Amino acid sequence: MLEIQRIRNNKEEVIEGLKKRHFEASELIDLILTKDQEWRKQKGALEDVAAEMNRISKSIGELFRQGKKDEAEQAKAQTGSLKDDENKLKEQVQALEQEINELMYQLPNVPNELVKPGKSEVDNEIVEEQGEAVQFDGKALPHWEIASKYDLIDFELGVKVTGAGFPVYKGKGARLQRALISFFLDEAVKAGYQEHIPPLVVNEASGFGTGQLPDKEGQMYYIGEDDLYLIPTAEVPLTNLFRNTLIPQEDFSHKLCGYTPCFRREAGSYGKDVRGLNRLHQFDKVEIVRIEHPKNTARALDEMVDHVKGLLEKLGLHYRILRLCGGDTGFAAAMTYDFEVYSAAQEKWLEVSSVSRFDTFQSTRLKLRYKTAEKKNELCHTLNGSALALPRIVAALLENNQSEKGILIPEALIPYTGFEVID
RNA sequence: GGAGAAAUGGCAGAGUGGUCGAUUGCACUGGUCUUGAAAACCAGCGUACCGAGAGGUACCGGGGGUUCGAAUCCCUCUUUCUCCGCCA
Repeated sequence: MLEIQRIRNNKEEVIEGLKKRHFEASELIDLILTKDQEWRKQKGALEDVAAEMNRISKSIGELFRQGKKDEAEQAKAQTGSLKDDENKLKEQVQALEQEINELMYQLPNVPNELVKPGKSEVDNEIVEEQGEAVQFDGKALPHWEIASKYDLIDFELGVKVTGAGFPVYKGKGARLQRALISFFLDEAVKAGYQEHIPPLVVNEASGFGTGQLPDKEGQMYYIGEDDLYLIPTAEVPLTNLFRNTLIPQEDFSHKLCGYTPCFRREAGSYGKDVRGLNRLHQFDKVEIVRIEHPKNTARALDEMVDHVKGLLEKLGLHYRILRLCGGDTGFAAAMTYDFEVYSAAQEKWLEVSSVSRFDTFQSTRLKLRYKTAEKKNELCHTLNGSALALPRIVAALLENNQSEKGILIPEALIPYTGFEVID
């Protein structure tokens, strides 16, 4: 959520910034500011009445103490209409607050100055490309055929047990998953991120804190009986560890990581894109999260990008980095870098990581602040990124590393898999 | 799942209808004293919103109610603790 203060003071900057998303905000913002002005007026009136009520109440107490019962009763009588006014104003103020909030929720984050305008993924900038496409003599098999050939992943069994999008990993396929998780976690810990095992189910307040609610309600699995949500990413529980937190000093940097399964309903997806591991309802991911002083955010984002690059290079994957254009940048993010690996058999790029800075968009909702040297409370910045999401990494590894001898495991992963080849 | 107890400021812990936004202790910050430190003493020390400011309003686990007035009474939810049951 944007800060109302920012909209009051820098209305034009917000409107201009949101244009990069092709989001026309001026009408919405004018409406918000009108309601805000009305709110301030009513709120002031309400507080005046409340102050008057408080004053009378105190005097009644004083009169009773002095034994002046009659005068006290008289004073009581005059509060009646004041109380009506108070209740009426309170209703109006609350209604306005709700209206303003609902309007505020519709405003996405303002893109960073580096973000280029654009409508969709076709406008994303490729900022870097490393490695080159693997060449095959014959035809390369897609990963779902490899998975079945070596009995690594069983999609049909998953359908039987649960439904489409819930694969069952078996044998070396399961071991490869576990190896990747351990590898990613070890690398994150080496880079200074503290490992966490968070809950996989969160409450409504947490979903709201990181911005999944109310914007993307339909994306999450909802457990109605207990009013809880299955996490779509570890970002939600990890960032919410810091909900309602005041960090007592100005000099801080919290770096955390965690492996979790992620659950996404992916309502409306179908077709070729969902084949095999390309899009799942349940998948594994190691996430890195940072809570930073605003002055360190740019550097933190660069460090996270470098970390993900390091992982992909150790796995020997051909990858590229995109800076998303305004229109493709997620609702809550100010800037996002996507990482894509090249899938040799499918002959397309697969997104395997998304690294974003949110600035104060999440911390406003989270009430996550730090204390400045001048004893002021200021909002922290939050960032997060996948490091990495497993399924498409597995897809790329299987497809790119296929050979006559079988699937060759990258050097860096062998200590974790315990085998060098899948055959 | 059943029975009981509890939830107050960074922590501890008072407060059971009327100057209580909240006694006190510890911690913390500044000052005096000291060669320095400790001790002692003095002062300060929650958050949010509105306001140019003076100041005002709200907040004693969350929500609702009673009352002129609620930390205090009532309802409800949540969490924690103790006992019983069940269980990886």
